[in-house]
Amino acid sequence: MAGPPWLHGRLRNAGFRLTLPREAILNVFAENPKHLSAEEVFLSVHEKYPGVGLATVYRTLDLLTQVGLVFKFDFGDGKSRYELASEAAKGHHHHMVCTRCGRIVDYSDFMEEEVKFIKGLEAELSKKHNFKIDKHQIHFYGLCERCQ
Amino acid sequence: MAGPPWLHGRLRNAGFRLTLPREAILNVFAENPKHLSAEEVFLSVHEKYPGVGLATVYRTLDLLTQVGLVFKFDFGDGKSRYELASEAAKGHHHHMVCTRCGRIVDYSDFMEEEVKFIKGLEAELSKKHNFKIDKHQIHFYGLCERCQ
DNA sequence: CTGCATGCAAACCCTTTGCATTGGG
DNA sequence: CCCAATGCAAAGGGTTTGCATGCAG
Repeated sequence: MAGPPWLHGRLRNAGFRLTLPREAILNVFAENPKHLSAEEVFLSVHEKYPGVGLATVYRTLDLLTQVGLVFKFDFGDGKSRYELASEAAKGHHHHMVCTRCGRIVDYSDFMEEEVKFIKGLEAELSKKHNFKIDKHQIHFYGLCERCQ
Repeated sequence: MAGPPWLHGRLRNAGFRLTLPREAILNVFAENPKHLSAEEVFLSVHEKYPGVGLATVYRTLDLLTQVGLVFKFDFGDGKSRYELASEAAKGHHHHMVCTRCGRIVDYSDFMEEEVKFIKGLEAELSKKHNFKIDKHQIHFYGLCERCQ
């Protein structure tokens, strides 16, 4: 496996080893960069590397989240979702969750105004409540086109 | 138990029975109207009514959520939180979650601008993506005053 | 070589469900 | 009276952990 150099550096710098499961998991995100559940990642990795266990997937997802390579989301359906941080940063977007079928629709419209607004809010809240904010999540819930 | 009349009507109208566990659970929220976990509700109810089981608490919380008497939140720590809808409506607020100690800080500052902004965003997103939005959640994550 | 990382399975935690019993309307 | 609602315990689903083994550095 080639292994993207940015990953190489990022992990090494943080004092972690570059292993096959870790590369495999990152590659899954690179191929399908959208809010994946741990099980989806596991199944995907499993196709090429049946030897990789589910526990390792969880441990790696946690590691990658801590290192900042992926973001972790919780849409309230009982399972966590993960997404490449670089992807999220490149095409910054938020999510709308269908409360009937569970489909997650991304949107990136109005992000400029939204980010501007949220940043301002963050600054004011941080100051007023002495709370060091480092991330936010905005989710909309409702019915998607198909379920209405 | 007295039992608030508004609850009485609300449940009856929806075709549900007014039972002791249901009143007891609503009373817990009335006394402590802040994002409670199912277990916290259970323990609270248990003090006065040891006969009420955890399963009933879950079933009731689900019922109350469906009827619209309480809101359900998920802050990503693995357990759902519930809050009186009337309370939330009266003193509309959002939450900041401490990623170290799990403390949840409410804020109600800037709500007017925030709600206005979000409503506008909802309207545009609904139209553009044909997604019928009926609720949103905005959470900020970071370090609370004590944990910094 | 050294010890971090892994695989496997068991443990965990929160939540849901099956079923006999209770009690509200 | 009848059926919704309950209590209890067992099952379920996602995630974490203990421990012996394996492999990156």
